[in-house]
Amino acid sequence: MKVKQTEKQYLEDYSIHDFDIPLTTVDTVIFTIKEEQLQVLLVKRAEHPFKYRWALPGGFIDVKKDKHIQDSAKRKLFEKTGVKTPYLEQLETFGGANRDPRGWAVTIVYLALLSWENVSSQSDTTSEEVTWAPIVEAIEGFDLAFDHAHILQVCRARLQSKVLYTSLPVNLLADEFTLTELQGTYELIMDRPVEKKSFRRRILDAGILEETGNMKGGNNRPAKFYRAKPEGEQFV
Amino acid sequence: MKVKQTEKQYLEDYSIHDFDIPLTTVDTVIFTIKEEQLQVLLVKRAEHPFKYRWALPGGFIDVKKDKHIQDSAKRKLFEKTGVKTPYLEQLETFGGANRDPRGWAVTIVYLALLSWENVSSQSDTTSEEVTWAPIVEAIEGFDLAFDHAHILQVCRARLQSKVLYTSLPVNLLADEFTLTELQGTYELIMDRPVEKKSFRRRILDAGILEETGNMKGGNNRPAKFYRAKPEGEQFV
DNA sequence: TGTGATGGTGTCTTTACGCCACTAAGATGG
DNA sequence: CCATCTTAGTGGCGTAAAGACACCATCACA
Repeated sequence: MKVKQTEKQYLEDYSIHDFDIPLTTVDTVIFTIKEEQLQVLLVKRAEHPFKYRWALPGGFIDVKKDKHIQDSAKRKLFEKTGVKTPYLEQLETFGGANRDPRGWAVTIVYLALLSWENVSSQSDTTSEEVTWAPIVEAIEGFDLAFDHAHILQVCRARLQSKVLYTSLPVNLLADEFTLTELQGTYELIMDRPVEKKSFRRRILDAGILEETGNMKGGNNRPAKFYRAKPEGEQFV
Repeated sequence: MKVKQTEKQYLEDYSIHDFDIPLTTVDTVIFTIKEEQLQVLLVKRAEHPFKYRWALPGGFIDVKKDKHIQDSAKRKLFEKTGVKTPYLEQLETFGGANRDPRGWAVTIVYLALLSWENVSSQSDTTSEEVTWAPIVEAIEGFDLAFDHAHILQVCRARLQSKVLYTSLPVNLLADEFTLTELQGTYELIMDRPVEKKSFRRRILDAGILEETGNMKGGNNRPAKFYRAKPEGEQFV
């Protein structure tokens, strides 16, 4: 499999492994906020099919190493970003006869949110094979492999529908953040402005944040730093 | 595989087919309203593993017949209920090393809602192998195969969290229904009373229903019949 | 000390929903 | 013909949450 071959040759060889059961893989959509944009991690495929095309990071389930599906997602995510404990939820499972030239394929897609601080410290992004791309650009401008552009669209819609009723975006920020910064991430996800007063009321009344006691300095009025309350204290 | 064998023998034979890739199946949670209860369809397993135990209807993806994952769910559903066009949405995918004695197994679970009228006409429920059970009973009293009791719990929670903001329960009723009947299905799903006026305001303001012009007769004041507006007209 | 910029609040309006009493329309039985 | 029972459906008030938007607070810096 490592020898140089054309895509045609590759697919012919592959049929040897066709046991009339679907290929099952796990892909992960990894979001972060970088340069004030909502960005998603893409990897350049080294092998057929879709060789040299950009795609979501993912791979086969390792039945030896992985105890649960999530472990497969976490494994890939750690390889690419160095992050061990991201926010991770299952998005949806896509499958069909025509989404992979190798044959009937299923992919279980996870959605991860992590802060750029955690990534940049030990990441792999210097490699040629990995890049971050703003979500819209990834969908429209990268001609992604498989049905990954479609998956990103579904993922974006899911984020937008969930975000207003949860504290989910705190996972995109550093441990300490100001309310203005948090509002900014909501606006990046929703792709529209959010009313300041309503936002602050809702977030603070929800009791999911606590003040750290620190202030963010700058060239104008300092802002309070907040952090997410630990699970379990959120209803105190 | 059809010869009589113990579970131990069966599992030993099965390892022949172990190619270090997960087993991938599709299961479907099929709900209907029967005898004024929210009930779910169960089938008695004819083969190992979990022979003779009740389980969710499901099976392997047929890479010849099925073009998309949903087709597998629809196929099983048609076999068991005779219904061809149910409300069908993906619930979640469960997978891990320990949920199936045959080895690493993944199941993509779908959630279907259908009206008892459509089922009873051409169903298979006379067979010994199929039964309907009230949701709570199915979870607590049937000692279901695999992790199916857990799946049902997740399914129930999903229904309850989605139901208030959607017109989803109309799929459990006949084509024509009264607001009181619809309120009843909400109450069955939520397992608590729903306030009449608020309910009617919310449903009617949402613009998802239209009057059929017919009335339901009886021994007291007749009630207007409604039906779900066709998709696309819902925002007119 | 004033100005620009950002953080943060006061308060009025709008909207949605819980609540609960009320009216409406049929059958039934004297 | 009328009282009564039962279910369908409405009126209207109080409250909670969210939008709108003007306003105040606090910093650096000139």
